[in-house]
Amino acid sequence: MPSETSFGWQDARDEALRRIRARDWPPGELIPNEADLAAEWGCARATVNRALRDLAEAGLLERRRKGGTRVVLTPLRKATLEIPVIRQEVVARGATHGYALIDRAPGPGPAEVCRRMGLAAGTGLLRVRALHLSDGAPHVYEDRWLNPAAVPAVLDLDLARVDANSWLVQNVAFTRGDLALGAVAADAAIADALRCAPGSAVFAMERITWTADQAITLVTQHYAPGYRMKTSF
Amino acid sequence: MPSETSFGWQDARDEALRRIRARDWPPGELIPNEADLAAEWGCARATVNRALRDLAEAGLLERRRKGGTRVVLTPLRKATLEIPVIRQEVVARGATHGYALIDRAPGPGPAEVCRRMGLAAGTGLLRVRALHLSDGAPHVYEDRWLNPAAVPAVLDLDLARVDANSWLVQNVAFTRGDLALGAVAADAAIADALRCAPGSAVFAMERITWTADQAITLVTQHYAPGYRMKTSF
DNA sequence: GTGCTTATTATGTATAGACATATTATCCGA
DNA sequence: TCGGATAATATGTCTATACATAATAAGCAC
Repeated sequence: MPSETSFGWQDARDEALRRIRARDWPPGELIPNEADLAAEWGCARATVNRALRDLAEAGLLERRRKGGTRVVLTPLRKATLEIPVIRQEVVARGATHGYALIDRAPGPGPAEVCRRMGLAAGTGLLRVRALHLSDGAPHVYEDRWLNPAAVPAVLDLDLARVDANSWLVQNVAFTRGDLALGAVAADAAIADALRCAPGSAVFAMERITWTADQAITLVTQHYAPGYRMKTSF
Repeated sequence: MPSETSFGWQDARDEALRRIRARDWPPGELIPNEADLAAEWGCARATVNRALRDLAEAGLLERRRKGGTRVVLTPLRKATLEIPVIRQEVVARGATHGYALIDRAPGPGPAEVCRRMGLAAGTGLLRVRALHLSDGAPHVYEDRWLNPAAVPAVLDLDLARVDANSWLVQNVAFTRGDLALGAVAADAAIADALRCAPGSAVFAMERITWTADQAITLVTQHYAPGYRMKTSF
């Protein structure tokens, strides 16, 4: 990027950011339009556009055609958290990843599970419970429901050798997902798998992934007590 | 956007996405360069550039100057979660927000807290414990350390009337923050505030916010049992 | 071959100009 | 005054062109 030569879009973004922070452009107020800013900063309107678009994506500005651009009243910050593929996450930490299948059971899904997956009650699903280890210690216990109608191949998968998590990521293209985070008290199954006391506070991440309105899988991953998911914003 | 008339950047993105999903462009492989795609799709290179840049930001493509663009091996999905301002979050749900200050205590911060905030051990901080209510029921218990050196005004704030969360968002421009999510067992203070049994599994969000290398606040928010933080990706 | 310099190449960015589109403001008639 | 048509306007996007930059490949001296 021409840093010395010209006023680039990052310079424009930084300057706009500075004005927002300095209350030079107060919260809730309109800021000058792109053409004026471009003239003031000596750059093209497209440059200003990109800068302001970037700040709008970050949640600091609100832009409307004809309405102009205004500073958002209460900047709702957004953090992006990477949805971990357990194996990768463990290996990336320099630890060794272990995996053990606990249970694999085809059969009709419970009403609640089918409902959440947008399926008729009693649809045939594949339930898989498994444990991920990090350096030999229990790390994540996952309880998963797979939809064979969406991914027939899972029925032939050797889930004792490959974990569903890794396999799905590499073999199924999903379009979107819903995610819920929370804390649960470890029940017997969880406590047993993670080798912690029943009732322990466990961090849980539930996901449903979809490919064009068809649910692929619903999974709840329970992390060993003490785990913290970190990110920045 | 000219939807019928010309091939816009969203069209380009969708087509690229289709090819990725269809394994038309297999994982790990190079894709044609921007100029070729522009020629193929009958649009300008800038249009292709914006489309591919968008997919790269989404984590589906990897781009390098001269190296070209390749499909990422294991698409690490990213979810963006909005960092809630409790009051807003409650009100947005249509519930009434309540707030009660539990404790306000200036004094030297514990060594661990100071260390995490990048301050010398024993620095004077302001500790604030408070409870947020949703429709009268305990919702979030927050335990906060404020750095008066960064925000002197907090010492004169009437924290019995305004909650630090809302006040900070509207009055202090921070540049970045670190965030950690986890589950903890409710200790006496938490259980008492949230009116739940001691030892209950509680969802906890810890944040440190910074403004140019100076820590503003370190806060841990404990959500009432059963709370789930939701988002999509 | 090793290490250096020099091309080559794909992406990154800036620009002016043009048109599209959403929204607001204005005007006018009933 | 109300409602609807119309003008005005700020952002959204596309284009063609140009140059910058990073990273690789090629060439070359030793």
